[in-house]
Amino acid sequence: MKQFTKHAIKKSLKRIFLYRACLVRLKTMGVEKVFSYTLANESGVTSDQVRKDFSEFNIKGNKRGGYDINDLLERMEKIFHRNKDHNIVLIGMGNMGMALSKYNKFVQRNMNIVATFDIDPFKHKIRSDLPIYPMSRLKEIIDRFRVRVAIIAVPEISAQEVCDELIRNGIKGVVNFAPVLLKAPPEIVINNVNLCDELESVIYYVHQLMSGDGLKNIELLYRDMKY
Amino acid sequence: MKQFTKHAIKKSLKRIFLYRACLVRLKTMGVEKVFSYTLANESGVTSDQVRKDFSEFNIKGNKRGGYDINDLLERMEKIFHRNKDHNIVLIGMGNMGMALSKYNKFVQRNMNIVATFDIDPFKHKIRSDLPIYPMSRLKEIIDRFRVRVAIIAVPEISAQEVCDELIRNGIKGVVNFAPVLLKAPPEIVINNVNLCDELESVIYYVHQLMSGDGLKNIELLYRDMKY
DNA sequence: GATTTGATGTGAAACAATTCACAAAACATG
DNA sequence: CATGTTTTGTGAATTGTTTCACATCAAATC
Repeated sequence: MKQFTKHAIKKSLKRIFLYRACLVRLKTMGVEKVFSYTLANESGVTSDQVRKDFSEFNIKGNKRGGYDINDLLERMEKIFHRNKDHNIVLIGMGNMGMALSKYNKFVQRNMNIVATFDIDPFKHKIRSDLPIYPMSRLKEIIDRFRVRVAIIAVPEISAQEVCDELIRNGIKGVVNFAPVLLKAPPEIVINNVNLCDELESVIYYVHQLMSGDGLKNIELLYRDMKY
Repeated sequence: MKQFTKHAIKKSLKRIFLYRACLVRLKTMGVEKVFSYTLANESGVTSDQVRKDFSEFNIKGNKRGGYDINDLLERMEKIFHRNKDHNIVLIGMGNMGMALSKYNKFVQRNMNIVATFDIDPFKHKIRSDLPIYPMSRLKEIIDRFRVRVAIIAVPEISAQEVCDELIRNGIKGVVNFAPVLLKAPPEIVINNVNLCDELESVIYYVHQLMSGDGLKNIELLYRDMKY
């Protein structure tokens, strides 16, 4: 059987996120330039890898002089389209939705949750700083704020239904915190974040390491098992 | 420079999570057996891939008969050590920590948050169903409940410090929700979940798809960009 | 300004993951 | 019970990713 899709998220792109996180930290520490091996050390990859990744995204440094952190960050802003503001809607104001609506790092990175939605918009109104709308006003808000990306934090039973509704109203990308795999047309970007799986995979590797018999599979782990 | 580590989380293992999610759903729909291509269709990979993955984990089916869903799920339980109970501690009872402490899916998968910790254990006591302890009682609780895995949901400024403290007290695996890359010895399993990155990567791909110029990199996306 | 040094950038080589292709097994059918 | 059909399981081929190795350049030093 022929696979429907090509190319999931590229590993090199995931590492660009990693590099940026390190660069931001180095910058706050007053560092102004890095060498490929500095960044490599910080992020737990090889210096070759850093240079290859940069080369893929056409990021150039100075021979012998390394890379200027401000240049790098600016370049990465462009890669991630962070020069613009991004309006986001959040569906589901249960425990997780409420926590996400108060997560101030989104704003710091130009991602603004402009509105939240819930089937029962009055339930938590007091505890929320953001407006909570009923689902019936979805289209209106999405159009007004030109929203293209949504966060789903509803119970698993209604996640697919909500997702379909979002797509009908023009949403192109979804981060889904409900523990179900969403189905959507291929032109829609879906990122399922499954908290149980994240925890379970840690338990899996801890067992492997402690029992020792699985070492053929892992040998050594870095500070983030995803890289 | 030689890289410090070999082998991050295996892609095949990540797909096993995916298969299980699909199998659970199929089971609730009354399905009892699957063929490699059934499961492939459900999970958006190829049937070859499914069989290769099963082969890697020594999962056998019946020639012509496909796979029995109950068998498969049982086999996967063993892979993930889900036959046993796992005691977890949660550090940080801010918005995110509070939401995680109320997330009932963990319990359904035999992962029990036995205690939570906060520098200010009285702050939210009323709203929490779980005991909130001061950090000074970390060792006592970890030892009593034989905890090996922790969830970090503290502000980024204290995340590394908390992580070090956890490792000193016997924790072997960490899921970290603070937006920093944690450093830890190689024998410790760390899974950094960065909410901003999850959202940003969706924005990135939505832009790629809409502008069309990046299609050389992605072509088509499935329902989850991670696979 | 010639020479040494230390870094980048990138083809080539090695390694890993995926897809292909088909033998082997199990069931159905006549 | 022989034959045809369907599906698994897995080596072989292909494709993708990482590592190696070194030419190239820019600065530092003599």
